[in-house]
Amino acid sequence: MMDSTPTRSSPPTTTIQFPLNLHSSHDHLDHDHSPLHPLSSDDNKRAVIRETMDFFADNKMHVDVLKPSKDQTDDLEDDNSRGLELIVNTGLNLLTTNTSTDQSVVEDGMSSNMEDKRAKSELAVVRAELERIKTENLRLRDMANQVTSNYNTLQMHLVTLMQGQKTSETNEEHGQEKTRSGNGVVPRQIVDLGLAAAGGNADELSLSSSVRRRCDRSRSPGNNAKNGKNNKELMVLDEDRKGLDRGIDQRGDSPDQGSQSWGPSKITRFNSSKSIDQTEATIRKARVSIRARSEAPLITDGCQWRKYGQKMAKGNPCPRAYYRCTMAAGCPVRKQVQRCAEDRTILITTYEGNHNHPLPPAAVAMASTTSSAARMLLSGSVSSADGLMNSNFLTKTLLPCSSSVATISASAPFPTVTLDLTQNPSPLQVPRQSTQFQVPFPNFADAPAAALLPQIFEQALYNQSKFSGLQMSQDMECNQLGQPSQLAATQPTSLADSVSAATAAITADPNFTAALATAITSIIGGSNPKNTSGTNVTTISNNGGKLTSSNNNSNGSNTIPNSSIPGK
DNA sequence: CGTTTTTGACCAGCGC
DNA sequence: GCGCTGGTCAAAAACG
Repeated sequence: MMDSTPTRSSPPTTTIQFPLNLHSSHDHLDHDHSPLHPLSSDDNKRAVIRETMDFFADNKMHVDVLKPSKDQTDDLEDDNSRGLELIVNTGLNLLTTNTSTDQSVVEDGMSSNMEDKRAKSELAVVRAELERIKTENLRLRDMANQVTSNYNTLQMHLVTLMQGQKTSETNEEHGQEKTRSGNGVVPRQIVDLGLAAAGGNADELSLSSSVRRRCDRSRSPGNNAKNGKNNKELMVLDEDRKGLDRGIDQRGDSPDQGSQSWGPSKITRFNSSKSIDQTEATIRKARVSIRARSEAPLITDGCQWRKYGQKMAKGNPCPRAYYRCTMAAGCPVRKQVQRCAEDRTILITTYEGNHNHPLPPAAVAMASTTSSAARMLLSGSVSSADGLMNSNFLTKTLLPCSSSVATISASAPFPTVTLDLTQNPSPLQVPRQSTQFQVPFPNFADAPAAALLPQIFEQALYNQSKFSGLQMSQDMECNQLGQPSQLAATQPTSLADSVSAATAAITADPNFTAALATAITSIIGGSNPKNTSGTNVTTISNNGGKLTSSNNNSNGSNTIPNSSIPGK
């Protein structure tokens, strides 16, 4: 637990990239006294307090040092800044004053009393003023937060737009999931936009989940016969969702494909608008699994989560906890948290769905990561027969430089990207993969996940673009953006820069998704005849990486009492 | 007192 | 059809 405290050797990039969202990124920790945590809840609390204290310290630095210099236009503020100095030195000054006057007390107690009272009242005034400044500072911070959030959202939208556009074009080329911008057929990027962050379908999702659940339950069982599970997912309009999930099956080129992975294969009767939701549902169903070495009960992703269930999963003595996002009513995002059976210091967090509400920067980062990962994964699966994705190829394409890190599973029931962040890159790894990036993965507990993942994944995205043959020479690019471990180790801002550069590269290169999709399609079309079995987790580790399937558990399904949860 | 967590029960999908 | 499993619900308990 101590690992999660920022006081330890957290990567400098954390602070640099997300300087404003630290509060929000830790808010939820207060609720995270999960039994999954290998340590006691007391330990959790202690650590939480420690983190908070650190942030307060940070705040103080801003308030006491920065603020006065910012508000020099106001005379009052100037007084305040002096007052701040007074505050800082108050103890000493008063002591000094008192000490000096203490000598006079002997001579005249009354006058020193008056002086003391005057000083105290002055102090009170200064303190009040300081409070006011702090409040104002907080307000300004919130504003800055908001601006940053909006910026990130827009950036995401831009990237998403580029990807979605090109993916749509590619899909048209291959005659699959044709989308037209006219005719009421909305291009996929629009769907993606809605998914990305800003709540494009927020109105649909504004229903509280409980209300929706009641609706689901009140529906006749017959209607739910094949879709009950999907109805439970509380995504969008339930009727559309039924179509979605069935429609997904239609897209498969071969009828037998996906019948197990995605549910029963039936003839679709859905119009084009439903095919939009279909894509949306596919993206929502896609999962991004993150393996992180952390003793914290949850990785810090900037969102607030509410635990709604816990179960024992087969093959793992550690329980699996189910969380849903509580930052907005009806937010469909869920996550599962489970410790690795083999190594209980490894926390496996699986995200599913996209937020339907604005997010704080840290959460935007995570959401961006997961949704990008999901979209990337699905850009392959959607444009191909379901479950027919050549995982190995895609993985190498997607994350060529993090071969010990990434796993892509097109397995049933949900396609899953697994990012393995548990293996610290040893310096030896870099030369061994001279033409690849080695994404730096410091101990995950050392930094908020939200600060790391976007870097990881965006870098992976950049790799993808690079390896799609759409960028410059690999080696040249690697030299430009690569050496991340070095960057992370020695240059706090360089990694952030590289991330920005990666983002810029993606943004600037609208062709990479198309090329990727084309490549995937060609690969898929040419080989890999069957891949519909339950699990198809492709491990591409070249250093004995341990990789996971998102659905590898089957054990007693009973929930277990808190006390029986094995610790670390 | 409102919110969150716990936990037994329930449901659906799937394999046999 | 039955049992297993994953996922979710919701009442009760715990928490702040």
